[in-house]
Amino acid sequence: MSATIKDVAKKAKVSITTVSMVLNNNPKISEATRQKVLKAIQELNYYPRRMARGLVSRKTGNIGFILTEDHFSRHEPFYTRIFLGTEFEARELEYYILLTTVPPDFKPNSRLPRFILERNVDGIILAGKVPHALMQCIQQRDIPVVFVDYFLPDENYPAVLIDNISGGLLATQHLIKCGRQRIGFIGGDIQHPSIYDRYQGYQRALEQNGIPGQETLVVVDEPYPDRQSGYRAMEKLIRRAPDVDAVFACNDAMALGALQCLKEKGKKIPQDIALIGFDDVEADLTVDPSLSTIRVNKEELGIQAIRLMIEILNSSKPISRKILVPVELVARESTCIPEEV
Amino acid sequence: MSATIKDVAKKAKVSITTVSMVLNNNPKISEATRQKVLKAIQELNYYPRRMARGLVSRKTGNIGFILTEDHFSRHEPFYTRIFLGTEFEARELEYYILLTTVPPDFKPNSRLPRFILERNVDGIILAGKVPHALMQCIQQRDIPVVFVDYFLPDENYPAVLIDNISGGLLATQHLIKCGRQRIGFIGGDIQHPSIYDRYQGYQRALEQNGIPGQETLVVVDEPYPDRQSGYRAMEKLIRRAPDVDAVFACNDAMALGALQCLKEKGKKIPQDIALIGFDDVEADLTVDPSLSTIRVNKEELGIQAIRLMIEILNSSKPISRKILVPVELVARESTCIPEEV
DNA sequence: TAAAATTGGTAAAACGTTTTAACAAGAGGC
DNA sequence: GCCTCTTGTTAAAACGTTTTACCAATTTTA
Repeated sequence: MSATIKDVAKKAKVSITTVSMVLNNNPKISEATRQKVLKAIQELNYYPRRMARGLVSRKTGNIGFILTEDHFSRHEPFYTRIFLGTEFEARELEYYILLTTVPPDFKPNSRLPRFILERNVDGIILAGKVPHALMQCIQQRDIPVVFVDYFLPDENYPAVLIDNISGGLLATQHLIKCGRQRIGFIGGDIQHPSIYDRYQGYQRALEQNGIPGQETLVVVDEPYPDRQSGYRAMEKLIRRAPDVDAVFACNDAMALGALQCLKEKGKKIPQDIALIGFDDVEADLTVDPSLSTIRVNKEELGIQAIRLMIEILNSSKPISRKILVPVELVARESTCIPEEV
Repeated sequence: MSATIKDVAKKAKVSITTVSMVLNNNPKISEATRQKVLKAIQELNYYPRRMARGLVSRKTGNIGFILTEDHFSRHEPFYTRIFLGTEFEARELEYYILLTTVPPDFKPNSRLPRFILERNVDGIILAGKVPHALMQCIQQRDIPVVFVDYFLPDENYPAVLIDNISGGLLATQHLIKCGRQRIGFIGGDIQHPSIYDRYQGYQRALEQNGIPGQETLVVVDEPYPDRQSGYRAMEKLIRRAPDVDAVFACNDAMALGALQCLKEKGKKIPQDIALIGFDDVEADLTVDPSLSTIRVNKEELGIQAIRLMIEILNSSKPISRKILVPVELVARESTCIPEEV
C-alpha cells in the first residue's frame, strides 16, 4: 500500500497534526519543521486521499452539473457545449464535474440526483430550465447553486446568462437594415426568461426604428422551442400575416423548422422572407440557405459558471451576481441576398 | 445535519453493522429485521455518504477519462464525442466520469493526473494515443484501464477500437467503384495502429481488385495527422504522382487540408481527383465540395468503453477483450460526380 | 519579576461508513 | 444430554484525514 499521513509523520518525526497542517499551509508551522515534513512527503511520494480528506473536511472537490434529459442528447449541441465549457474551466481550477440529468417532469418525490443524496458535490450548476420541484429540494439542503441560461425571476440566485436583449436587438436591427418592415417573431413559451428577453430586444428594435409592433406578427404559443414547433409557428404566422417579409425565431431549432415550412410553401429565402435564428448551432451551416443567427459562446457560459461557483465556494458571504455573456451577429445566406452574377 | 447510519440503527433498534448489511444486501439478514431497517431508513430519509463509504470500501464510483491536451479542445470534435459517449453510459450505470488531460510530452516525473494521486477513480479510460510514461505510472499502481481508439501492440490491454481495416477497405473500394485506378493514400505516423490498419484496408482493396500498389502513391511521413500535414502531404503526393486520380486520407482533418491544397492547384473535385476521409466530423459538411468519409460512431466508442470498464471492475479475473466498433461509408460530393442538369 | 500573551506543536476525538471477529441461540447428530 | 453446525446479530477495529482542545516554552507586558 502507498504511504499515508502516518508514515510521513513517523518519517519526519512529528505528529500527524503537524503533517496535516503543512499540507493545509497552516502558518503556525515553523519553516524548519515545514521543510522537514515536505522532505518526508517527497521521499515517500505521499499524496492525501480525497475520500479520507473529504469525510472530515466536508469538501468533495466536485461540482454537480444538472440539466433535463431532453437537453442532453447527441442532437442537442447547445447545452452539451456549455457542459464542455465547465469541463474546460473546472480542470483549470482543480475541480471535477459530475454530470447528471433529471426528467423534465421531476416531482417532489422523484429520486434526487445521486450526487446530492451521497453528498458528493460542493455546489451545483443548473443549466437551462430546471423543474421547480428539484430547485426546492436543492434549496432546502442549502447547496450553493449557479444558474446558466435560466433563472427564477422572483428569486435572487447567482446566474450566468446570455445577453438576450442585445441579441434580440441585433437580430431585429439586422433584418431592418436588410430593408424589412413586416418582421415577425416566433418563439416558444414567452414566460421563459430567455425567450421573453429576446422578444424585448425585438420590440425595442422596432420602436427605435419607428416600426409599429403588431400582434399578428408575434406567434409565441408553442410550449417548447424545437423544430416541430418552429414549423407549426411559421405556418400560423404566414396564415395570419401573409405579407410578412422577415422572421426572427427565438432560437435556431425553431428557425430550422420555420425554414422547412417556408421552403415547402415555395417561399424564396431571403428574397421573399428573410430568416434569422439565435444560438448558432452546427446545423445552421448545413441547411440551404445557411441560417443567419445570433452567436452565443456556449463554452464561455460554462466557463463563467464555474468561475462564479468557485468564487461562491470560497466566499464566506453569499454572492448573487448575474453575469451577462455578450452575443454576436452572424449574417449568412438566410438574410443576405446574394449578389447576382 | 442529515441522518447517519447511527441514527438509523438507533431508530430500528439494531446495530450499525446490521444497517450496513441491509444496505449492502447481505443475505445473512433475516427478512424481519431487513424490513425494520428499511422502514427506519425511509422514515429518516437516510442515504449513505459517498466519502464515508469510499474511505473504507476503497471504491470511489468514479471512472477517470484521460486524453492528451491536443485532443480536447473546441476544435477537436472527435474525442470530445467519445467523452460524451462515456458520460451517456456512465450515467446509466451509476458511475461518474472525471475528465483530465495530460501534455503529449508527459515525462516520467511529470505530475500525474490529480484523480490518480488522490485515489479518486476505480479505473481509467485512455482515449487516443497516450504518452508511454503515463502508461507506466498507471501500470505500476495497477489501476484497471481500458483503451479507446488506441492500443499498445505488444501488450494485452482491453480496448475499444474502430474497425479501421474495414474502414480502409470500404473507402478504397468506394474509390475503385467510382472508376479510379491511381489511388493515393496520405497518412500521419504509420506506426500509429489506427493509421496502420486503415492503410492495410487500403492495400487489401487494391489487391482484391488487381490494382498494383505503388510506393509513390503513399505519403505517410507526417508525424501528426492534422490539416496542415494534410496540405503538405497532398502537395508532396501530387508532385510525386501527378496522375493520381483519387486520394484516401487517413482522417478528415488531413483530408480537409488536402482539399484546400487541391483547390489551390485548380483541381476539380471529384472530376479530376476524388477525395475521401475518415471519421465523419461536422466540418465535412461545411466545405465545398462536401467531404465523403467513413463514419465512426464516436459516442458508441465511449459507451462500449464504459461497459467494458465496469465489467472489468465487477470481475474477479482479468479481462483483456478487444471490441471492434463497425464503421459506415458516407458518400458525399467529394467522390460522387454530380449529375449534369 | 510575576503575570499574560504568543508561538509551535501534540494527543485525542471526530467524520460515517465497512469489515472482522466473536458470540448467543437454536437445530441436528449421536 | 453433550457436541457440533448453522443462523442472525453485534462490538470493536479500521479506513486516512481534519479539527479541537490543550500544553510547554518562549516572549511580551505591567
